[in-house]
Amino acid sequence: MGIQERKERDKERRRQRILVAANRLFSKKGFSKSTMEDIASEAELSTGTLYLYFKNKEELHASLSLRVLQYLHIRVEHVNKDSDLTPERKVEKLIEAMYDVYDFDPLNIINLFHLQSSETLRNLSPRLKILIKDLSRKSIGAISDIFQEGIEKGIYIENHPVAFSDIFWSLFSGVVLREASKKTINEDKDYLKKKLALSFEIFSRGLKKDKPTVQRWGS
Amino acid sequence: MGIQERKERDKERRRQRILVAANRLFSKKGFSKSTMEDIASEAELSTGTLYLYFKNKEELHASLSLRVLQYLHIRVEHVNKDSDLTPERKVEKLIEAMYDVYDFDPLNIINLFHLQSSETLRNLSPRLKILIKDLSRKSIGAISDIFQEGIEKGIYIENHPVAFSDIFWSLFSGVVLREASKKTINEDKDYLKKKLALSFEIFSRGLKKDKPTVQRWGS
Amino acid sequence: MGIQERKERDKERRRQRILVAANRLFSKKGFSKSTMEDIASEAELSTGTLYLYFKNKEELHASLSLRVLQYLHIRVEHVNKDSDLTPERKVEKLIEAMYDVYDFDPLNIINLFHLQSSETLRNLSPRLKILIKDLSRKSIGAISDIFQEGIEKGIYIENHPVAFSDIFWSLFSGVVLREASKKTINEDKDYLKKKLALSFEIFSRGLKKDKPTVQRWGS
Amino acid sequence: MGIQERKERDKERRRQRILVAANRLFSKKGFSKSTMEDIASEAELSTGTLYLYFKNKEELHASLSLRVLQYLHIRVEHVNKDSDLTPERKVEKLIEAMYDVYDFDPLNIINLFHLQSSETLRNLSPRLKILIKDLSRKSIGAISDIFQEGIEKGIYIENHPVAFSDIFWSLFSGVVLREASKKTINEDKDYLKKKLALSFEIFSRGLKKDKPTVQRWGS
DNA sequence: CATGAATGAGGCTTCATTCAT
DNA sequence: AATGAATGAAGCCTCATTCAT
Repeated sequence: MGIQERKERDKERRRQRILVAANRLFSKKGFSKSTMEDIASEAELSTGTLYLYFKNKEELHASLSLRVLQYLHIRVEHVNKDSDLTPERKVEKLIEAMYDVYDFDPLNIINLFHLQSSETLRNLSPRLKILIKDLSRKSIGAISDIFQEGIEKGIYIENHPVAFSDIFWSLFSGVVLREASKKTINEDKDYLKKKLALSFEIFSRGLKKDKPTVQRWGS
Repeated sequence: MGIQERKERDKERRRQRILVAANRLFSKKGFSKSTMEDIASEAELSTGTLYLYFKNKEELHASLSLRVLQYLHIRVEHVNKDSDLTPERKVEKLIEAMYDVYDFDPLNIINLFHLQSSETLRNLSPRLKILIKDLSRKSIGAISDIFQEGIEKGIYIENHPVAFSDIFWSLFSGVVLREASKKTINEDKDYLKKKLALSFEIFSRGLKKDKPTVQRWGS
Repeated sequence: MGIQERKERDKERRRQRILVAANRLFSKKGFSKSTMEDIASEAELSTGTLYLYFKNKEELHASLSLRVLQYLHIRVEHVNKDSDLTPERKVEKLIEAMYDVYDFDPLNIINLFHLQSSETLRNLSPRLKILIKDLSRKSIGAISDIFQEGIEKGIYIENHPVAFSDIFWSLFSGVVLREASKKTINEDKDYLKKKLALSFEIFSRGLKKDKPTVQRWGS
Repeated sequence: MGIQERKERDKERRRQRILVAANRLFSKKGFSKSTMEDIASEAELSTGTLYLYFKNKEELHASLSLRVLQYLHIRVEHVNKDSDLTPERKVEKLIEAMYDVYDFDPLNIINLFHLQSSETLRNLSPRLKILIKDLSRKSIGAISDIFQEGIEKGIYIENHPVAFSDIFWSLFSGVVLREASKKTINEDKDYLKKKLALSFEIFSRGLKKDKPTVQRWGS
């Protein structure tokens, strides 16, 4: 039993090593400036080996984002499925989940975006393409459900819940991207966390119906 | 006199033709998949000519964003300098300005991110680098001023105004990016506008203090 | 063991094939008119492969001269170290060495000039730069030693020995260059040899003191 | 009369300005690294103008050497034709002439060599090609005549006089090239002069029959 | 399975030359 | 005659991918 299993585990470990290496490089130098040789040497493997685990550079790239997406999906679904929570509590949990998503792979949020451009998706293998689209859709769906519930319960202003989840995600990624491009990420992780915290606070406040009721009249 | 002027104008027109062509291609195929030959042929010029107007591909790329930055700066300063307006009205104007920035060059907002990364700035000519850094700083500064005023007048929650402007910009670009990556850009321009409108509404609501009844009546 | 060694040998053989091809082309068409593709096809390799062995075209060029320099150095040191010989005999041996240097790589003596120009050295890798400077210095030093000895023993006219070695080398390369530029190289190798012989004879005679009768008897 | 003449003179002056500029650049950066634009700007003219005076870059290059060759030829013929002088005195005058040739265009001796390679000559206009070959042949012929006379009068060792003139020229150019590539030229002109002086002294001594008679026996 | 040398297509860039003004 | 912007051919070099060991 042991031998077979160990082989499997070794293989998976290698795959992970490649992903981690690629992640580090893509985030540091960008996708096109990172060469397969760079990645191989960062992973302490040979270039040829990379092709045993990933069809080509594009798929390696996509697989990276897939990892984050999978984690995101799990967390978001978990919050959504927890029927004991009030909508407001769920959003709080959702925000916590986003922090964790960021911590899970701080360097890779950027890549997630380039990927979603359909131009980049075109060349992926059908399997991967489907996986990615599916996960994206499901995650956004779960987030939407949460907001939907809040709207229905009269807590949140009335609007299309998918729009809320889109904006929620855009805000998250926008802030992460901006801080990343200011290169503050490595030096000052907490700075980003504070920015995220404030962003989410503003967003949550803005979403709620009760507080600035009067404003509606003026609009 | 006429001859000199016409030459100047022709030259500027060519420069613009190149920028437009590059913009179209970068937006369609991404920076690294657009070749200089592509761009030249899109602009109906020869490759060599591109290099008469731009030092290299990177600089052409950066110049594109510079255009947007310049427009952004002008608009934002204009709002900021208008001392007749209340802070809230200024934010409304600011939001209008953002719509116009988007309309000014819908395809190129994405590029603005890469610009601030020092990795990308490294290869630019000092002149361009300074221009970009300067405009970025000034624009963010002007937006911050607007929020600062609102904070001082007790309209907005208390926090660092630069953080507000950062988040404001992140939200804007995050939404634009997300919609762009959904490739809905060409077909559903208004869909993006609606998203932006909702985003800004949530942001504005979130920014306001819980019971700013008094101010509200005055607006 | 065998496998490792064979790989090493194969690699070295390839390196040599490239050097030989480059040498042939540089000599025939000159450095700038020989393209990397030319060289690759002459060596029956692909362009990319050239860059596995040499950093760039300049460095390939320099490596060629390095080969000659290394050979020159070995030969010259060997003569210099042979303490059994009289200075005059050493110069004779030195002259023989120069013939062999020429035979070792007849087409490439010209390149040796460009090498010493700091303009050419600038782009080389530090390693290569040091190697070249070192070998040049050592070789000229060894030749100078030989002349120095002759001066001290009163055989040669009194002057700075480094000047003698400079002139000796200049004469050698001047003659080789001139004959090369007359394109007689391929057809009349012996013509060049005769020219060299006469050159060295004149040089040797000119070096000797007017009435060195005594030493002469001893030789 | 004046107008026509002045135009002619202006034209010639411009030609010279181009030649001087090209000379400076070719010597500093080499032929292929000097661009026509470089040359034009050094001459304070436009690139287009260069082509009004020279068919192409190669011919501009050749014209440069032609200038030196013409000067060399004049000086050498002058010495040769002066029937009042003894052969030894003629050689002294010849050496003086070489100094002047060097002074006339110190930077351009190197170019003279590249030119003589028939590969480079091939692309020149027939007119220029003939001029160059003719001048070279005539100059070498004149120098040979001088040595011939010395041989006939029993002053110089017996050998083919053309060989002597070839070696004489090779020595001169070899020394100039070597010092040039050591980059000593600009900083220390006199250093080169001293080297040349010593070279010619050795050469002259080596050429003479009378002094080291004994040596012959030993050879 | 892993390796890493070899490949070769293709990109960026330069620059001699031309030509309309 | 002078200009200098435009051209476009061609060179150097990189790098994703393959394949023999």
